Amino acid sequence: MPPHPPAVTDRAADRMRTAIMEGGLRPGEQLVEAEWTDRLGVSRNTLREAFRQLCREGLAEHQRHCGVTVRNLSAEDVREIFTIRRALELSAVATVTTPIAPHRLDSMRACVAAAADAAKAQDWRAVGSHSLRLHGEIVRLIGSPQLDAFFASVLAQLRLSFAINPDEAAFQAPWLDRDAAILDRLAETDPAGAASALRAYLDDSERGLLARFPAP
Amino acid sequence: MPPHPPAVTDRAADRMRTAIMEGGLRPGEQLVEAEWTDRLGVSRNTLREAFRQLCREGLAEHQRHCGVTVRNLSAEDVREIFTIRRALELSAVATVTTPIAPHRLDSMRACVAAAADAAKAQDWRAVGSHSLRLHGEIVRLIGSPQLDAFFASVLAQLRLSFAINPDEAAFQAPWLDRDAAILDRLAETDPAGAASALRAYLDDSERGLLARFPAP
DNA sequence: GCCCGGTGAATTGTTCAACAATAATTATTG
DNA sequence: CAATAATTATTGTTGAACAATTCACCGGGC
Repeated sequence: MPPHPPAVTDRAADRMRTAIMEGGLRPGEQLVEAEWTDRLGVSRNTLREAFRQLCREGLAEHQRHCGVTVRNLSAEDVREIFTIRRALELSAVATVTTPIAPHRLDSMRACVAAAADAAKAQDWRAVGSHSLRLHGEIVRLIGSPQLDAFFASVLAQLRLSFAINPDEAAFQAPWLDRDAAILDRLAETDPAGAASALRAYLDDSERGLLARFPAP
Repeated sequence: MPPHPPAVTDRAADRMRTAIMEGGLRPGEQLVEAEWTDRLGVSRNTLREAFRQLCREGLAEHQRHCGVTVRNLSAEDVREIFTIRRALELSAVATVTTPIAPHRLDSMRACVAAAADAAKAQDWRAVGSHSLRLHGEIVRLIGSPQLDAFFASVLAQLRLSFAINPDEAAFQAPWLDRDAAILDRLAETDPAGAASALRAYLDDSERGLLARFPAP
């Protein structure tokens, strides 16, 4: 039997999280307590705890007496996300001095394959998600669950910034091949090659995302 | 005027955090809600939120229907902490390609000086805290507040493991000089030298901490 | 017309009390 | 003594209440 039925507060947080990710909520939009207690059918205390979870994950922001709003990333925030990505993903790649465990490679290849399928189906949102999942797998090479959890929340924030722009198609397509290339280098136990490909990838990706913000 | 009086829940979390850190609570000890609502004079809801904060920081653990306990680190946990330290601190050191900003250097030197003072005063707990503060400053070189917050919680977990052993004197003393040496290399903008010194430092420190656990 | 302060509604912060669900403990039975 | 049933303690969740704060609205003075 399952260890425990999932907690009510977790289910509430899940539903709000997907609501944010699916784009039903705009960045900066306020999350009013009364509204969501009705919609989710949970008590205010439980809901507030769910809010706190979202804030902890960087998907929402809280200001005392002013409530919770969907996080609205600034250019500075995007830069920080990529600073973190560079630090962690490059660290991870550097640890690949011996061949990667087969099951790890399989997980990574599955991400790329899923992204390719989604691209064929023109589901660009899914493409982005699967690509980010691959990069989560890369960080897993470091071998720390705590780091994985932290990085997952960082990637979730990045996905949030995807939601801003409408033309995801043009944005997502070119990156697929580069993901695959990085993975190939990793499979060949070529950390230096993977690192340089990854660094270029991150630089370009950051540039592309920052271009959408009004010039400073 | 100050932006806001601090939230009740934060003050409660603070008091419990120091209680844990000062060693008043042993690892594995259970934190009963009723007991702490009395001691802190806050409501159960507020207290539960404070509990969750501690869990998020890795200072406590939560199991559904079984309450919250003070985190009890295993050898595996210590290994993970050092895995994270290696990834982040070495990443940080690698970013030092241009001279470090003077105020940053000042903060770091202040940590070493404070640790030295504490050593003179035989306050070994303080020595450990200041040394860890230095390593927190190192990670700040990366330039990400989110990463800083995450790393701070990792260091707090490590401090928790210090609380286990009684003879902190023998443990803390030798590391002071090595901290200073690493800082010198950083001040000279010598990332490679700092990296190798830091790597050796972390390896030795991890070994020393793991030695206290029963052999596998 | 526009700035200014005050009034009141709406929202959030915190507490309290109750009940349900689960785990731990004790009592009971064979 | 072992296994099981009943009891108790603790946590999970809810609902309502009240305080504190923000915000929008409104009227008066310049």
